[in-house]
Amino acid sequence: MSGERYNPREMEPKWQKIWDDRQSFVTANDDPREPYYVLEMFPYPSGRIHMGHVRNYSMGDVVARYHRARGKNVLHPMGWDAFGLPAENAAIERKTHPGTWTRQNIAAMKAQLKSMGLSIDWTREIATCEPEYYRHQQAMFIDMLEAGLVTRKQSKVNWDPVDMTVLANEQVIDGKGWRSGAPVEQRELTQWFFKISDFAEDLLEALDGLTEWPEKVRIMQRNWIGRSEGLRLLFELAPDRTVSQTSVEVFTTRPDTIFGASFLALSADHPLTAELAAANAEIAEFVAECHRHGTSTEALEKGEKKGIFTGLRVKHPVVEGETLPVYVANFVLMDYGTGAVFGCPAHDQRDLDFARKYDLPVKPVVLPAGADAAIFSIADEANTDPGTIYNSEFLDGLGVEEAKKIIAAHFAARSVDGRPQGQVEVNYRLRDWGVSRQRYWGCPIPVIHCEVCGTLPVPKKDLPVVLPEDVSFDKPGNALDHHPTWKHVDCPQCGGPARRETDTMDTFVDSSWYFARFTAPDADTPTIPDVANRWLPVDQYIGGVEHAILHLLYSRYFTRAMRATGHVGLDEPFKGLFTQGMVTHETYKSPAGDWVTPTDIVIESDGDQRRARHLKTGEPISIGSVEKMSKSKKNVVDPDEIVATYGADTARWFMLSDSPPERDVQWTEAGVEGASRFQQRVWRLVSETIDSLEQFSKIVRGTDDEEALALRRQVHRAVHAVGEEIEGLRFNRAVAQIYELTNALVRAAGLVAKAPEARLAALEEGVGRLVQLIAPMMPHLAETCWQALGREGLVADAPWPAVDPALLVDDEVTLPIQVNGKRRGEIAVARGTPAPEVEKLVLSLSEIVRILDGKAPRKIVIVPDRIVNVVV
RNA sequence: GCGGGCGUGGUGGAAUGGUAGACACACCGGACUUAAAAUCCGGAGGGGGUAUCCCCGUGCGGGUUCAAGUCCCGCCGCCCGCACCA
Repeated sequence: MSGERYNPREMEPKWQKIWDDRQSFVTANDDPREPYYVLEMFPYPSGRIHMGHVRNYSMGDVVARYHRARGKNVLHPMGWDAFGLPAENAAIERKTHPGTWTRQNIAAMKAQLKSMGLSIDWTREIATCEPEYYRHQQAMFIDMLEAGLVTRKQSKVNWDPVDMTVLANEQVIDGKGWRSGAPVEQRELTQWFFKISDFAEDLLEALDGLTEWPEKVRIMQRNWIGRSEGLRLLFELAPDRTVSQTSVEVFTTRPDTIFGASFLALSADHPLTAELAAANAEIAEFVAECHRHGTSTEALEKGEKKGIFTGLRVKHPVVEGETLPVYVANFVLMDYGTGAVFGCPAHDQRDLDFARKYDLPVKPVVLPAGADAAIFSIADEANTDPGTIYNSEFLDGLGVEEAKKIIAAHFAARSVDGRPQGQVEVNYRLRDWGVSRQRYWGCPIPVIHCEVCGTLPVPKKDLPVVLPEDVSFDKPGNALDHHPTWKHVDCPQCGGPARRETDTMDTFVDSSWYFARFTAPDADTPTIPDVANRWLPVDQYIGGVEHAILHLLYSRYFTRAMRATGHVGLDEPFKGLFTQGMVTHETYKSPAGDWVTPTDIVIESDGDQRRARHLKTGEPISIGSVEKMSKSKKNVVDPDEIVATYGADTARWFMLSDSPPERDVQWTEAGVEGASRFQQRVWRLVSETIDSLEQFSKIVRGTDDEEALALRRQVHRAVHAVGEEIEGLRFNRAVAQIYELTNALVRAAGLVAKAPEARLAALEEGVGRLVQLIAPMMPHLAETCWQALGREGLVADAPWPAVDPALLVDDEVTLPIQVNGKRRGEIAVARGTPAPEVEKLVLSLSEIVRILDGKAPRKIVIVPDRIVNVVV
């Protein structure tokens, strides 16, 4: 037995096959045990898994295996976020079909994931690109359309004129398409939208209930939804107006500053602007310039405020006889509020910049606390602090919040154009979710356009609307639209010639409900509500923080939409959320300045100094900063190579060690070596224990000596602590606990021979429990050890070891003794020793006697069983 | 600009207001070995002293407390998110 090294390359595939054959991780929906749903964000099938996946899935697997051991019915599925642009790009580059490329990638990545030994129920695997999945998405789209949750409207998009497609904001770089490099245009397109903004208030309020989410993510979502309370306010145009409208409506959150208003500004896209531009070449040119720079590019991030006077003036709504000039300004957004604002330069930085540039009045109306009204003035900085209103007639002396209420009531009572002049309104930054994509490789939007009957949903009996296989990507743009026949269909209502919608859905739709599909992946309906309601919400969801807003917000919305259409009975999809950090690695550069991959270098240590050399050329390599693994910096490490060299358990263990899971972890060779050594150390400990058992063959239970009892205590404490740490997702601390226990067991193993009767049982028990503690993290090693120890069945099926509470506490405690807060000694006392007795002991200690030097202490603080502080 | 986070040995990091540096990596010494690797044992925050010990020490400056890495106030630095949102 002893002397043999543990060989992961042999053992890992063996156990993977056994788990497979026994269907160890297949989960039944009708299992009566308490359900527990753990899910990691499913991957995009790019071709190969990366270390980020390894980290993500290692964490999820620990949680899954732990809760299984805790007796729960654990659902731990895996699938593929399989639609998306890269497949089309690959199709163009390699002349393959996007589906072929995607399915090959899935097969390759599935094999990689299997080699990690994850406790996944592969019978529930889904891929969003398969009609069996997206047909249900189409059905729900129709349900949502009928329920009024979906709408079709015009919207501005980034249009790449070369690739002939809509680009997401993230795909626009310096105003140019990320692939074509062509200047991006703003285009009005009719698109499908999920009306997420109808849920803005609910999505915002419900964040408070997501107590198991990182605060950071909740704040990000709160900001993204961007609720603000304000007033819609009508300004009457002065009578000499040259336009058809008689008033302009603005939105403001600061109606209290109305007496400080000095101008009105319209968006370049405001209807009134359009009317003015039609009659005025200068305004038209200004509007065109605004469009050239767009509203999404960095050109405007430099923040220069520009505008053009329209010639129009509006009546000041509260100052009789005064008028304000109306400008078109580049900083006013059409799709927030009303597309028009009033400017109060004294109390808004942007308005101040604008006013200084165009020489408009700056009249302060809010006096900061402690300022003198006679001398207070605004220079380059607007005052946005709260204070007391002044220079404002009937608002004078009020606080900002009070003034807002009074002025709102004032305007509500007056009328302009037959409407109340002012109306309190809540605005959100959250926009409706545009889901139309001019792309082939996505879920077809199940809609038919008929010249006679209009826009109609595809009848459910005709679902799925399947993507045609015979497509060509020779032409830029939407291959679905170019297909010769696919889009031509008969109208489901009148039977006449009609046209299919050729846009496909944003891939974020696919990932907005997959967690629900996993609960009944073969159902004929999108979900089986009873089943979904039993499993959902996901107890623990784990993934990257990059999805903090879009994916997680869309999923929260979609769950509400599914509830509204009867597919689930809940609002929130994810009860617990954990966002893990990235995997980083050192970067290396050759003398020529090229990035060098870690596999091409050798590191030489010289004391604390590390130097790198190129493996082949021998040239010195400079060691650069630690960065997120990326192909461009060549600092990636391939999981396959790690698994082949060290085994999956080592990779998993390393990923969980040292770094707190929410922080970035640095992948290092030395760290992996360490993890691998630990694996061998556990194996040696088990082997040695087995040798002892064979050699002495006398386990006499219940005859513990001091050593054995101390070991037992340590084992029970470790079992308890590791469980707590795993439940809190503090894997690094769980690992540290396991290291400590292992060290103790190794020491104990060396002492068994001295008193085998007393110690062997404690050792055997301790080693068995250690194996169970490492099982969620290094499952293959654990199974091997479990079997070697002659235990029944699989450790994967073994219940988490019980803890004897009596063994968690020591009878004796060590009390540190401080003098004036500095540690000067310690005493060991029986747990629960009363304070007077402790005090007596402390004062008789030689160190304390020496330090006190005959003086009486001023005070002695005794925290029972904890600490003593002598104050002199 | 707004919002959030972080700052502890050579390194990753640990520490319900209660012995700062657990655990690990790297390093040094010893044992084993013909030798190396592996393994085992030991050392180690900085400074002073033969030593018992003493002083300093968690980004910086104050404060609260018997006691502060932890709480409060004011700075500095780094990282992340949002960003003309009226």
